Amino acid sequence: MYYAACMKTKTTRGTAKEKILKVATDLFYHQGYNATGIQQIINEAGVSKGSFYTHYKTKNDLGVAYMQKRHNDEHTYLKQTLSEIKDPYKKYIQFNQIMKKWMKSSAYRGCAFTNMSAEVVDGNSPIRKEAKYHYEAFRSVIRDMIDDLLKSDEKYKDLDADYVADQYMVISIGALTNAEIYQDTWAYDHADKSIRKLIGEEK
Amino acid sequence: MYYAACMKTKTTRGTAKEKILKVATDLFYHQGYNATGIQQIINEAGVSKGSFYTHYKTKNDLGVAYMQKRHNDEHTYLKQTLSEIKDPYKKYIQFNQIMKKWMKSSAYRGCAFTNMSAEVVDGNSPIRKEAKYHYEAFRSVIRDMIDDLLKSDEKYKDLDADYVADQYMVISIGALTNAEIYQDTWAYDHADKSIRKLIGEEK
DNA sequence: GTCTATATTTGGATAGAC
DNA sequence: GTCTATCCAAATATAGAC
Repeated sequence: MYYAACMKTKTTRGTAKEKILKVATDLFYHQGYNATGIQQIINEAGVSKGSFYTHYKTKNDLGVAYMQKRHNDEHTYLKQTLSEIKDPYKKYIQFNQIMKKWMKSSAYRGCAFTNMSAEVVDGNSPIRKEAKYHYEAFRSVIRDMIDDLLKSDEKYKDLDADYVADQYMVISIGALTNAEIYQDTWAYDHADKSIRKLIGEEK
Repeated sequence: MYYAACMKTKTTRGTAKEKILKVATDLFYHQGYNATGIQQIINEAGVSKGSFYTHYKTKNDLGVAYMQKRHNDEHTYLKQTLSEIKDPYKKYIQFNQIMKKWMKSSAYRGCAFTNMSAEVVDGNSPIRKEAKYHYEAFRSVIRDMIDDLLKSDEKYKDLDADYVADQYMVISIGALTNAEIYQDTWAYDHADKSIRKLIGEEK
């Protein structure tokens, strides 16, 4: 059993289906998908095996639901947090710091969708399609943020929003992956310098 | 069974231990660590279970050996390929293209060490330590390459080799991770622009 | 919908003959 | 060192009572 620290509290509120998904989301992320069995999920959710299979036809179905829940939770959190920063330039710089904080608070377990993709090799499977969908949404959040920045000042007129956005995304994912490997945030601090270079600063 | 396409040829040469490691290296990478059982490994290697456990005390030991073999193979390939490019600037630009080609030829399965880290959550485990070791070696290859570049021309005199190297690494890992998710190389093409910005080009 | 009990396969690992 | 046979726990999933 890998995941001792978070086993203390069994979920008690919500319907059986909700409890299962909540527990599974936690376990799949922190312990891995293949390393987490149905037995452990129902134990911690406090439901029976029969009840589990009433709500989820297969473990794979639960895996898809997990991806969707992670996407909704992360996307909502990110949009909400960003919306609190009004100044486009501040937002551009702060985005990387938000990701850094979030990674730290997630115990450096990295990206749920990348981790899942490492375990589910079929790129056309429903799970992998959810992962791609999440990445597209993430990309879109960055793109919107950069659109606002480039419109905010004449000095950015020669920059291409699509290019800058995709480069920002590559850097952000790179920092995230490095953080998971090193269990450290140094990559985010280097990313700070890189994203400034993207818009012509720190030559 | 996820991995039908590569099951055609059973390994026949080498000692039992070598055959096991060769097959396992292939399966762990393309199919995943937890998704690959001992049974499949010994079937494809053409050895018995008893023989397997003579050479590897546990599956985890084989996982560590897998990490070490992947590291040696990748490191050797990268050093060799880079050594064929004499001009420091060409090398700096080509490095990213080498990674792109390699990722394409690996069917976009991404980084063996990141994938493994997604499955083995204990950051202090022997497997994770091998992953970190590999990343440090990769970082060092990039650092050497950039050292040569910065020494090659006066115009780079204001750049800090460590900073540029780490930023290059973040971008390279980011492109790799994106390639795995998207099963596509677009991120490498955007990385090309970013790494030029790191050394003051493409302002 | 939820439960207990069970089916079935596969997992990693060992014992002992040759 | 290599093999066959076996052990035991855990995996996913189902049947049927309440």
